[in-house]
Amino acid sequence: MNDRIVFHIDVNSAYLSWEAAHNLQMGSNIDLRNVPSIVGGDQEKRHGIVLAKSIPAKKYGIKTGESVYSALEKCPELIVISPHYDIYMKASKAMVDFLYDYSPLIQRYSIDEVFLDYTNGNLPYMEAAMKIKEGIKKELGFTVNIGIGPNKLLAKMASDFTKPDKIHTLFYDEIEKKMWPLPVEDLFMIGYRTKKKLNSRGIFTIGELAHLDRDYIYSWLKKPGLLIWEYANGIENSDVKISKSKVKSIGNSTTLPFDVSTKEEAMKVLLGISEMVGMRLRELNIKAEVISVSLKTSEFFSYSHQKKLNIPTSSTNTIYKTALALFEEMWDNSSLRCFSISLSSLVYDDFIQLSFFENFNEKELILDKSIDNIRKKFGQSSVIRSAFLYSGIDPIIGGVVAEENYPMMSSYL
DNA sequence: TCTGGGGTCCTAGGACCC
DNA sequence: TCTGGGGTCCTAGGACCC
Repeated sequence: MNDRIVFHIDVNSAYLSWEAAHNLQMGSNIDLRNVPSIVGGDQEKRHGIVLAKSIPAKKYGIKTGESVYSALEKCPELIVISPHYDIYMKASKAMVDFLYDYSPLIQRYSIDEVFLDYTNGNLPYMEAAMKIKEGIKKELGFTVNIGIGPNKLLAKMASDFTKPDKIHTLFYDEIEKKMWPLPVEDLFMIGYRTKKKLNSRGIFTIGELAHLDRDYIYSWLKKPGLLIWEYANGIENSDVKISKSKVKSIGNSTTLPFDVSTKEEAMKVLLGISEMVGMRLRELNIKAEVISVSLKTSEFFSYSHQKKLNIPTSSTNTIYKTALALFEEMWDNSSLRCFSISLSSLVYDDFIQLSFFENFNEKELILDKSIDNIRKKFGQSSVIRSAFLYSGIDPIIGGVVAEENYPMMSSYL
């Protein structure tokens, strides 16, 4: 394996930093980063979770993902800001543009994380990292952590060490000292469940995981076990992917402000989501073969059903009808807080087999596309189905903040 | 727990085939 | 039928990431 120099650039408290930088630019005289503050969803709409927190807020024990309610209990004077995704997209794009001055080999891993291959860079890597960090701070107004390592995994682990505004390295000869003493849940890909499993067998640090027998971990936790064992040993060799890979699934979901307990309401929600996923599919010239509906009850129990179609589709009507059938098949009359429709086994249009049904499908596609165009021109609410009037349910449901084709998130490197 | 939304990958079991 | 062993496809659910 030839060694590389990989940077992982991670925006510190991204949403919050970007709100802070934006507010300062707009003339505000307080910097949200210096006071207890969070970016969080609307509690009234039951979207109230913490999306990002300032360092002063962190000192109160506030964690990303917890409810805004409990965050306020920990710190009553907490400032709560609603998210503005358009600002985040712009900030993210500005950062990526800035980074291209340092290397063409850039992988946008999420809205606030970038991998950059600096193996063939002009400057010594430390100097380059310093220039990137200071340049982003000066030109864009927010801070980043940069992790440097011989592969993506180690770079990513390094960027997480101490924050904010720091550069860390994690090369192979530093693993023992810098990574092995950390609690096992700090390792990428070890979440709540796996931590519990490992702890139950006396494994508490990354080092302890690294020293397990390879066959033992494989027979116990199968493929995911092998993956974390390799990560614990610093083994990872995926490329910094410069071209975006084809999306594998498209889905939208919504948590409603109220519980849904009638079929009539459920039908509207499903239709609203079908409109959105269908539109996104057609926008990308994709069809889907598998349609999946999942429901979450007011007690937070989730279940799902899916169906493989005989013919791939991008028709809102077909998606809706299938989703409704799946819903009827599985709904046990429990009251529901969250609905989701996801489309997978995607077929890119050039590969679709011609069939007898082609013409039949084509008519619907033309109708759907013309509605899409009107909505694009005159706004999403320019064409809505009458069923939604006064229903309290949005005619088009889904939180995609398009503008540009958004980078896929993946739990894999 | 007053707990969002958008993704990827993996596993296990059943159906069906030879 | 008290019935073997593989392979593939489909479905439901679970784990993780940001």
